[in-house]
Amino acid sequence: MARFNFQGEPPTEEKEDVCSLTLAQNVIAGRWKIIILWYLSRRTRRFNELQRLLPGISKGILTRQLRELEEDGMVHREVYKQVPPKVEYSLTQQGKSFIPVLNTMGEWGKKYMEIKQNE
Amino acid sequence: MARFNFQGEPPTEEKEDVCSLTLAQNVIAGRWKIIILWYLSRRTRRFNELQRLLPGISKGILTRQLRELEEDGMVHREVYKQVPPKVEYSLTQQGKSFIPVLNTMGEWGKKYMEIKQNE
DNA sequence: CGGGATCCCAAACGATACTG
DNA sequence: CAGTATCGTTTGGGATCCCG
Repeated sequence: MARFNFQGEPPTEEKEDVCSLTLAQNVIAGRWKIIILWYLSRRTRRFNELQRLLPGISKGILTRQLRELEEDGMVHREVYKQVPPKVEYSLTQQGKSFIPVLNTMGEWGKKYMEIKQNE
Repeated sequence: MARFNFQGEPPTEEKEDVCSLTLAQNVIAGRWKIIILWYLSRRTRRFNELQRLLPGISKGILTRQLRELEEDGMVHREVYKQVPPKVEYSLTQQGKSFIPVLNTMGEWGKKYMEIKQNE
């Protein structure tokens, strides 16, 4: 059954899509977040490990991106009370549910790279 | 056959993933780009139409985001030489190949929204 | 109608020094 | 080791005005 929209008013379904995409956009906004999520999708990582994996990132900004991902419920932070300190970062259930997005995005990126190289 | 990596050196495969994800990150970086791509995925849109769909965006910034998407080969800009001017934006083939990412991201966002509401 | 040009501001990023 | 605190810089977004 066709759906009519007077004056091009957007249907509710579209609004929902826009809303959820905006939400996703907010969560992954940040220069390093997608890559951080991807590294954590492979295994748990320590702070220093992440810093080594992310070339050129400073401790301050890495801390902030991780804190924001934590606030958004994507990342779990496990502190081991010992000296020297040890902190491990991993994906929460919600963070893990984001992995399909990373995969789709990665596949797209690969094709995109090939095309760019053949230009 | 197992793969050995001395001192945790990342395998080539991982580097490729990181590289392609970084590429994707660069393309979608920008507050409105994901939403713009999504609106264009549904149909061709005129400039003013996009501005109405994106609440609060100014002409200047909308122009810039569209130009960047154009430079990245995601969006096609069709100018009709007439008065008053008419410009239509649509997805290129490469832009269309990004739709699966938008879909996956949208699905994730919907689940994420439900969870947040039940908290 | 679809911009371009300019200015301004806030946020994001980054470098450095210090700390338990 | 894993931060915090501070500061400086850069980038991006937004507002405004002008134009063909």
